[in-house]
Amino acid sequence: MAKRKVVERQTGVALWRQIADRIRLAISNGDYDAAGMVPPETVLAGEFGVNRHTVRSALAALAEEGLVRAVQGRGTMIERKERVSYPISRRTRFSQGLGRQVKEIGTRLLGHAELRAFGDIASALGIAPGEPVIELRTVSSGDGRPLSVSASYYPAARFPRMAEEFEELHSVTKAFAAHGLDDYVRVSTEIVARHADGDELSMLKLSAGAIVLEAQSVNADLDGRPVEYSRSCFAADRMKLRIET
Amino acid sequence: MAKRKVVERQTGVALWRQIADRIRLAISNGDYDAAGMVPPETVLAGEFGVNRHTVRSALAALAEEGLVRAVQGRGTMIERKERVSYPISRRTRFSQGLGRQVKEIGTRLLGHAELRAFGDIASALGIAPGEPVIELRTVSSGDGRPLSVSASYYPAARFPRMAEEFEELHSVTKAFAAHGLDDYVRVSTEIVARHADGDELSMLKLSAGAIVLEAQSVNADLDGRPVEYSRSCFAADRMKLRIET
DNA sequence: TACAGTTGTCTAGATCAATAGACATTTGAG
DNA sequence: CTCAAATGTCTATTGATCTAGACAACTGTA
Repeated sequence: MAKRKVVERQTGVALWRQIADRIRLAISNGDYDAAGMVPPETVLAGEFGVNRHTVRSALAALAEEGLVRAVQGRGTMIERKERVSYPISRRTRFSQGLGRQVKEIGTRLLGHAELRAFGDIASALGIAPGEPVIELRTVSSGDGRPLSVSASYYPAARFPRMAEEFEELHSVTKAFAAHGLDDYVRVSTEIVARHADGDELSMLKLSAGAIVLEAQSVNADLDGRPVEYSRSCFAADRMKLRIET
Repeated sequence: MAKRKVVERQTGVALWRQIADRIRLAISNGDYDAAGMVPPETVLAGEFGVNRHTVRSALAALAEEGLVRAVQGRGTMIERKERVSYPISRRTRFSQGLGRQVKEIGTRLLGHAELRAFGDIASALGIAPGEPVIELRTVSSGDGRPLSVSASYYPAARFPRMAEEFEELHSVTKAFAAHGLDDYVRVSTEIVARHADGDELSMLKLSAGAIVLEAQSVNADLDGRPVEYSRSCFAADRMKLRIET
């Protein structure tokens, strides 16, 4: 393993943060599974070509995230390594897909509003600009860790009670059913990756420089009429997306 | 627009880099389309609550990327804003999908090797650990800008001349055809986002702290036997992935 | 031409990030 | 118990980042 791992200087990203990101990745790749612990600080410092204190800053950040735990005299143990896999298919349903990967799933409604659709929202839902839509803002978590924040939009003409039904039923699928829509399918998904903004950092409990996977998706009824447009931001270091075709 | 935009201090990511990322995102969202230019430095400094010099560092980084160009006396103009959209469907073919979005597509073979499959590679291809596979390493670019780097694996027993055929034909689809395989479909794709490592930074010509979208995919013949396993890393600030179901 | 608005440059000081070295403390193995 | 190996803590120094202020240079408009 004596291979020299590259970190770059004077790029606006502190060395300790670059190293923390690399170690986090190595953990989730299973590179350290044999021992169940991270290599000693002096070894890591040698591999990355930095001072031991710099490695310590990186490990302190990972300990803060709850990913590792350092024990004096023994070493730094890995506490948690998995990424939750989120499936995307024609029949994507949030809670079903996570299934056995997390014991307890929570979706919390942050707020809702009725507003007029323009731009992206109107064109994705196939309605005229200015038509009313219902907006739901939610945050979802698995076993207590926040996984995603979403903003979803529904044509108000067809689903007038979306916010109230969701608040009561805690499920988009059931809220649709309450409006007489029994089935729907996903017609498109666009995925980008970017740095999290301030709101996302705090809602997903991320540290600055963290990455989100943003999925913009459209669901439609079986006649092809769009019923939902949503933008979901997943904490990239906790999730992967699985495309099923 | 007087809204205060949050940047966080003491997180290991320099303020100028956080601000550069936010401005890049705003440009690609079209927030500044009306004027075709970025707001004045003093305005940005006010919005982000930092010194004007800090904003200047951010703009200098974006100018380095070729995204903006500052003109003394006038302002800072936007030079480029689009993200290339890469479609993922059952029939994903690299060059077809990019189609009209880029004028000129180049795929360059970085190298090839024959090695024994273990772990991910063996299980994805459904072959016994230790069986030989052909590895192709490629970098693809659109209109001169690198878009992705890939490592692809093919069972050597079935596709022994993969490297040579690809080198000659410059196309995976044609190289398959040369082995008697006329059609194949994508059976699964997994997507993660993470910070680029040193090799990716240099091959994709990114600046440190940049993000890659990594797609791990399996293609199979029409009988369902896997024929290709590949890991592609896309420069996240130049690409989005479009899932078609 | 005059002027407001913008980017470019310079200096100085404060704070953060990284290096270097020394030594303490804890753990597990022999 | 003894020792090697690991993490924890402290001090000091250097370079990068950020702030602050002042002023120069350029552009488009009145």
